[in-house]
Order: sequence, then structure tokens, then C-alpha cells
Amino acid sequence: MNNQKTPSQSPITWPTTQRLTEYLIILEELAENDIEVVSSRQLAQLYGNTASQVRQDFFRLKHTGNATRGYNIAELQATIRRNLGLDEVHKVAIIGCGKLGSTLALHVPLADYGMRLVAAFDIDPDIIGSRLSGVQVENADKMIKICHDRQVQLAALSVPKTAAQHCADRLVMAGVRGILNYTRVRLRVPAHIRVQNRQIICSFMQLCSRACT
Amino acid sequence: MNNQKTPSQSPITWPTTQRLTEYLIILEELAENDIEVVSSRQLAQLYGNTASQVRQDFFRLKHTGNATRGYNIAELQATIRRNLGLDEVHKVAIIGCGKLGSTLALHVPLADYGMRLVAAFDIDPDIIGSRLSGVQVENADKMIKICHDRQVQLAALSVPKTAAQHCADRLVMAGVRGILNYTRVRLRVPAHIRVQNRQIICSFMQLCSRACT
DNA sequence: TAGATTGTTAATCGATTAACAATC
DNA sequence: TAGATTGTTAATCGATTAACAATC
Repeated sequence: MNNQKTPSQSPITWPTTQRLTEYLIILEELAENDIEVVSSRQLAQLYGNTASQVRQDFFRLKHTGNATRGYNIAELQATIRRNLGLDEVHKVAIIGCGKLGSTLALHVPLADYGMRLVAAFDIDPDIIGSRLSGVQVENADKMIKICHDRQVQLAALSVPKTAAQHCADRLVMAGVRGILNYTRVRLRVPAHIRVQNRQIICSFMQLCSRACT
Repeated sequence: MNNQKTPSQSPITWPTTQRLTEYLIILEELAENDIEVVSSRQLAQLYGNTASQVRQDFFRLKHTGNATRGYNIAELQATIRRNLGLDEVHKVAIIGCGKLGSTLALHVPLADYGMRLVAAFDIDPDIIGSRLSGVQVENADKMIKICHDRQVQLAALSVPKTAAQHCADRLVMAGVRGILNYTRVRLRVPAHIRVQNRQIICSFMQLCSRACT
């Protein structure tokens, strides 16, 4: 389910949300190079879309730039972060700390984008008890209690296929709001739970289809 | 650049291509459970879209089902694979075999979807020479020659930010057609090279924005 | 046969692009 | 001032949804 429905209360559509996260990455890169201002044309060039679309996106955020110089990068970053809800700290758990799960824990800079890893789970006794990016890996049978106690809102699911649905069920019971599903299983969850399916193999297939045909 | 332009020759749009890869995963799951036939309504239910959209997608593939029972799963899988170009074997290289790169090599079932890992590179002497999913990790300074010799068409880029553009340049020189970019750098490549940006942190931000606001 | 489902066209919806006055 | 750029509306484009005759 890549194209989710946009909740009616927000003026920000799903395509815009997706672009905003990427703009943020681009702006970060510009800021690192001490660039302070960017025009819609420049940003469009970097993103690979049109200046018109960039301006539309910011128009929806009610973000206003400078009619001569363009957009102030620091302000733009702040607006985007606020609109994506990255101002508050959202608590994240990683379910399954094998190869993929541990990579997510160590490689993804959650802390830089309004999130914090607060729990990690596995069933392998060799992995349970080890530390991963500041948290101790817990036994998966404590998932409901720990996620509930630590108020986990988001979870990344990187377990074997056979465990996927059972883990999802427990996450829902623990009150998690959204699941990033890296398993090749379609999860069945109540309608109010957001699931984003991110099977890495799909990205390879999509690229293959685009680049090689 | 999530929303790429569709090349004019193909009747299959980018949104459809994205869905097709996910249908394939769902069909795999159904086939494992010895289900032989699926209706557009059932598939839509599993994917999270409408039966009408499912039928449109297959209509564009000129795939024809049975007006009473629905679609034969084995036939459907074959049609989708053919349309995505997964019939031939596409050669893949992984650039950067740290935590993320080695996870991609070991975790992603390329061989099941018309791809084959034929090369892997790193600059770390401790990693060079080790074996990863059937290939030996080579020194990154041999990237151009090896990728060219082994006819690498697709590459996954999982190197530190500082190395990203340089690696991309070399991949282009080696004749690679598409790059799956996991770094948080915007790559500058010639127009005929496909780049798909897949920064994992963006998925987390998107989920956060959807689930928590 | 009756009923469920497809194949396909047309209608609708929403996202992107174009255009240009207002701004600095 | 002149020129580049934004803010914003309207037009266009394309994707999704609806509808229903044809099919098995």
C-alpha cells in the first residue's frame, strides 16, 4: 500500500508528504554546504520535479518565501518538520533484530528526525540482552508490556515471514499507531493502524523494470 | 524522485508498475497457501485498493482472466513477471558492503525475481575478500572494470555520503543503467541513467507523519 | 439457468503544470 | 528601476473509480 489515503483534516496530500521528506534531505545537504537560500527552480532541479510543483507544495504548507531571493533554507526546514509532525519526539520500536533489524537500528538516523528508538525485540537468546543503538534487545514475549509502558507509537517489523502477523497483532494490542512492514507478508490490522509496506525487493524490481526494459 | 516519468513506449504507468511488484508478493503468498485463483475483489482487499483498479492494471497488461472464477494465480504471476522484465536475468552489484550493503546482499531474494548479484565492492581491507551471498567483495578501485566485464546493469549504493557521488560516477562509466540510492545524497547522473532514491529515514518520516498527526 | 466476475468505456477526481500579477 | 522570484488561480493532464454489457 504505497498510496495511502490522505486523512481529510490535513491539506497535505500523500504525494506532497512524500516529497517533503525528500526536500528535507536535500535542504540538509545544502545547509551543510553553507547555502542559506534556495529558489523553487533550484530545488526542483535537485529533486527532479518542476518549480511549479515545489511552489504548490510550499503553498499548501502556507510557507512563504522571498519574492526575490527564494526560500530561506533554515525556515523551510522548520516548516517542513513542523508539518510532518517531527517536532515532538515519536517513540519507535524495532521488532526482529537480525541482519535487517539491527541495520535499521544502527543505520537510520531517527534521532535527527523527531524519532527515538526506545525498544528492540528478538526471540534469539544470543541476541536478547545485547545493546543496539542505546537500547537493550528484549525478549519478544515482553513486547506488549514494554511497548505499552514505553508508549511506542511506531514499529519497524523485520522478522521472518512466519512471525510477522503474530508480531503485528501484539503491536496493535500494545497501542502502536503505525507499522513499517519490511516482511513479505500482508499484515491484517484494524483500520486505524497505518501500515507501510516496504519490501526492499520491490524497489529492485521497480528499478529493474524501469532501467532495463 | 519517487514519481518517475513513464517512458512513452510502455503502456504501463509508474503507479501501475509499483502496484504490480506488490501484487507479485501477494500472489506468492497465496500460491504458498495452495490457492490457485483470485478475483479482483479479493486481490484489492489484500492490496488495499479497489477491484476496479486491479482490473485496470491487468487490462493494461492485456492479461485476461476467467469471467466467473477470476484470475489464475500462476498465469498472473507469469504475466506480471514478463511485463516487469523479470524473465531475463539482470545483473546487480552492491556498492559498499558495510551494515546496510551486506544486509541487502543477504536479505533480498534477488534470485527469485529475475536478478543476480554478480559483484560487491568496498574499500575496507577487512571486508575486501570476504564472501557475500556467493560473490567475493572486491576493492572499490576495480569497480569500473569489474562492473563492465560482468555486465552489471543495476547497482545498489550503500556507501558513506562522502563516497556517494564518486561511486555513482564510476557506475555510470561502467555502463550501469539504474542505481538504487540508499545514501542521503542527491546523485548527479546523465539523463539516461535511472536513479531511485530510497532513503530509509524517509519511510520513517512518512509513517510518522501519517500515523502520529 | 442464475450469479459472480471480467473486460472495457466513460465519468470523476485529484494532482500537476501553466500563467501571470504581485513582490522585493 | 529592472529583473528574478514568489503566491495563487485556472487549465490541463492523468489516474482512479463507476458502470455495465459480455462471459463463463
